[in-house]
Amino acid sequence: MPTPESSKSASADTRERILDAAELLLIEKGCGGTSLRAIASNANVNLAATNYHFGGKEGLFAAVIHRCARPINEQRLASLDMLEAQQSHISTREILKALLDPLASNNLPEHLPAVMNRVTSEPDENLRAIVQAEFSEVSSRFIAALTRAIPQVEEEEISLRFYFVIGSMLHLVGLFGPLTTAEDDNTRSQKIHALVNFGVAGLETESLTNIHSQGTSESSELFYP
Amino acid sequence: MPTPESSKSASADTRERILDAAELLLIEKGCGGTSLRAIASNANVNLAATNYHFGGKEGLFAAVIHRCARPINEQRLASLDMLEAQQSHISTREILKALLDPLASNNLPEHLPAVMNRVTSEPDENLRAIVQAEFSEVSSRFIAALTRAIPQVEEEEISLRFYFVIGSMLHLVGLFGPLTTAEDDNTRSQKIHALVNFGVAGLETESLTNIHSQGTSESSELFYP
DNA sequence: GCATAATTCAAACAAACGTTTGATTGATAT
DNA sequence: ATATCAATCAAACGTTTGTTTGAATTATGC
Repeated sequence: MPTPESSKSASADTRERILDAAELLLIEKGCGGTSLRAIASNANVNLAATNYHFGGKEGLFAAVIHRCARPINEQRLASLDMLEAQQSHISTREILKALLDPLASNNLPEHLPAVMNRVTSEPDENLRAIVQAEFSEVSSRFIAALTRAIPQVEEEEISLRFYFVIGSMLHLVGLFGPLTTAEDDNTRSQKIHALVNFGVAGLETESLTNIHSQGTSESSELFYP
Repeated sequence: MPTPESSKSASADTRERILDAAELLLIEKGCGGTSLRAIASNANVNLAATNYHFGGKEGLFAAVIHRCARPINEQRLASLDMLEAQQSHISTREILKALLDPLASNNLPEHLPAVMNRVTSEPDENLRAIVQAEFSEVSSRFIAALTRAIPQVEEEEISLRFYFVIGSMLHLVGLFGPLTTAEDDNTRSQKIHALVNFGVAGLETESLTNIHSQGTSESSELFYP
């Protein structure tokens, strides 16, 4: 019985070819609409290789999600770490830029926005859990930072508004194309900038009503992306 | 060859039973994850009835979308009509309430928010086209109204921000449960209210940069909620 | 160079899928 | 009552699905 999780050197790029093909097909066809046969065919790989290297369809898509989400979330957390280390008070705008600007960066996995958009709206329970785990640290860290930055709004309302920003972000990246030209890159940056402005205003507005959801803390399901 | 589109009286409820079952399964499992066999089984209907009444899987889901989206969109447009007939200037808040308050109403198709959330993120091209057609009038009418209400922001930026509001809305209704108790209904209303506040602030904030997307009007793909 | 493990391969598996068929039942109108 | 059309039914169609198998191939360690 081999240990498929550790690949040394030679044909470890089989794994990456599979991941690349699965990523593209996931974007176009969705999770349930993509067959292992189509993935293997596009990757010039035998069908059984997908099960050999990833244990099954679910493990394969989990690997795709992980490969896509980790670098951008590390960048987000690193930016937030730097802000919190350098200044005592951080503005809402600085926090949102740390959260959203990585989406406009071009040294990231290229299809990251599209993958996020697909995968955050998957009906499959297991995949949803994977996505939630991948983004939970970012959610809690940024909500905490926003709560400190906007003390006049109570934390539960901040959580909800953060959720609105995430929804806007996901809907925005849903229309990002394959990003071929540099002009596309400019357009992306402008739209991300517009989203930052929109989110700053929405987050900082005074709360007209208390949420005050009768003590039952259901905030645990507010997160993920 | 019969005319399945018009059902008289007796077993026309077969159509509705199929639609009800398809609606519930669409919410839980998604479009591709739901089989006609599961729908027919849950509806206590013969498998062939799904094809007989709706012509195929795609026609069935199109009917589900249509049945869900039409009443809420009619209510939205009626509210906007009333506002525009009664007052010369309409506030951003009034427009957003006309758009979002119907989501908290309880005399609507119960599973409408969940269906919208599922169906707006479907990979299938044909279904996306159906959704887009179902919501295009609402999008254009409300963007036009918002452009009049917020003259200090140019229309292209208003379109983008409207898109952000729609994204927040879809992400919010994604965590709406089956709505069993009246307390749930209160929570929904509060969250919709919070979204209105958030959206008003975001929409009315001054635009710090011009979008100015080099003349190529790609605003046609900005719509469909 | 040889043994050993890791990887690829063609082939097959049962299960589930959307759709179609042709007979059968139900209702309707003349 | 009888002819006609609408609706339901059981059964089967051919594909496609994810996964497994066992042999063949390649790389690795000594």
